[in-house]
Amino acid sequence: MALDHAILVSLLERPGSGYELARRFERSIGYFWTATHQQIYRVLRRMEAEGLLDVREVAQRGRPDKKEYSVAAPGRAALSRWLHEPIEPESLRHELAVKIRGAAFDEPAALVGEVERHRRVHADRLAHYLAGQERDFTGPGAPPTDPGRELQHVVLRGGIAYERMTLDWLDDVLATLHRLAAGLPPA
Amino acid sequence: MALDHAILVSLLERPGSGYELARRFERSIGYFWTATHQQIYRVLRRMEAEGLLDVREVAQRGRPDKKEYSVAAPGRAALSRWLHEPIEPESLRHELAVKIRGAAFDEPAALVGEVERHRRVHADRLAHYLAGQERDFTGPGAPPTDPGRELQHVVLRGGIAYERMTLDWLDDVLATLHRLAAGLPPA
DNA sequence: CTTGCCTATGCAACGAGTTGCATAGCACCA
DNA sequence: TGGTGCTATGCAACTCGTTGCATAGGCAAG
Repeated sequence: MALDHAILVSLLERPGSGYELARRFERSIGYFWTATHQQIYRVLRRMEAEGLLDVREVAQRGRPDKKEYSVAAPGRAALSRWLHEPIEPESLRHELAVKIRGAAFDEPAALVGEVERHRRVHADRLAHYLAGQERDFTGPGAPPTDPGRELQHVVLRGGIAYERMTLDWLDDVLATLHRLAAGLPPA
Repeated sequence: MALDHAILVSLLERPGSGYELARRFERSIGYFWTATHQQIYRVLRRMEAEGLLDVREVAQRGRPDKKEYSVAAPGRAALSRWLHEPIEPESLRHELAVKIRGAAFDEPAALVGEVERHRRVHADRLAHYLAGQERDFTGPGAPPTDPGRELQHVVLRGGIAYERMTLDWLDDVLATLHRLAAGLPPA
């Protein structure tokens, strides 16, 4: 049910439509929680039926009308309750790691291109996060801090640390693959 | 379908029963891919029906019989095919990060205990990984390396790097929460 | 002027993953 | 001898998440 709570947090930070939420899940929130628009629309309707959200039809010029959702009092209470419950420490789902172990039963060198591709994606994400940090937190035009923004920033710092760690690890993986291809002993 | 491939890799590394696989998914393989015994049994039956796996009934003394699965030729071919296909770079599902951003709408200090609990879990995982590394790879009793073990080791190094990064980040989170509780300005 | 893209929402079907429960023999401890 | 726990497998029901498709108006480029 964590999608419910991610939506509550996002709507508390700023009310919006399903479509807008879907785009947020491709950026900021999506850095640590993903969802497709299908899931979002379905959950929004359910949460509205449960009284956790309010809806407001908003007519727009030049584009289709939208339904703007915001958090109702029971939704805020539900979030608060969840914040006081313990959650399971996350477990990874790292498909590339499965591939790397699987490469032992195939040609390890064939993975080099794939690992390099992943490395580029992570380098892009890191650049994107760093730009966001500069824009929203550390740059000259950034607004003054408040508790909410402090917490957003520490989460972003986590994303940055994750991407840096991943880049270092992928370099380690590439070095290992090249060593194996050359038939050399471990470093 | 990544569970299929994780199972193929694990069974190639060593044949075993559903029960044994379930325990591996609580340790080594489970460091980067999780699965419950339910899922494993179901997938094993399906893969056997598809001809990807062979089964052998093994009678045991003092314990129930088991079905030992091993990878059949078509299974190996399927793994090889998958290794040559690109996969999506992973996206995170980090519930704790949702909580941290949500704390802005509640009492941030109330999260301290939860974050400390997660920190302990990650410290335990790191100690566990380091012990495994010492036992299987870097210690005096470790067997000589071969390509398969080299690849297992680089994946384990990734797990170690992940846990270290996470510990550092959780320290950052705790410092941030304490700063907010004290009403102090950002560092 | 038409092809393609963006905003905006939704249905239907499927596949992946979780939770609760059930069974059953053996071992170990009090 | 009775409770607890481990090995070993499985069913049923459910929720979560993905994929493919559909609609519909407006906008911009060619």
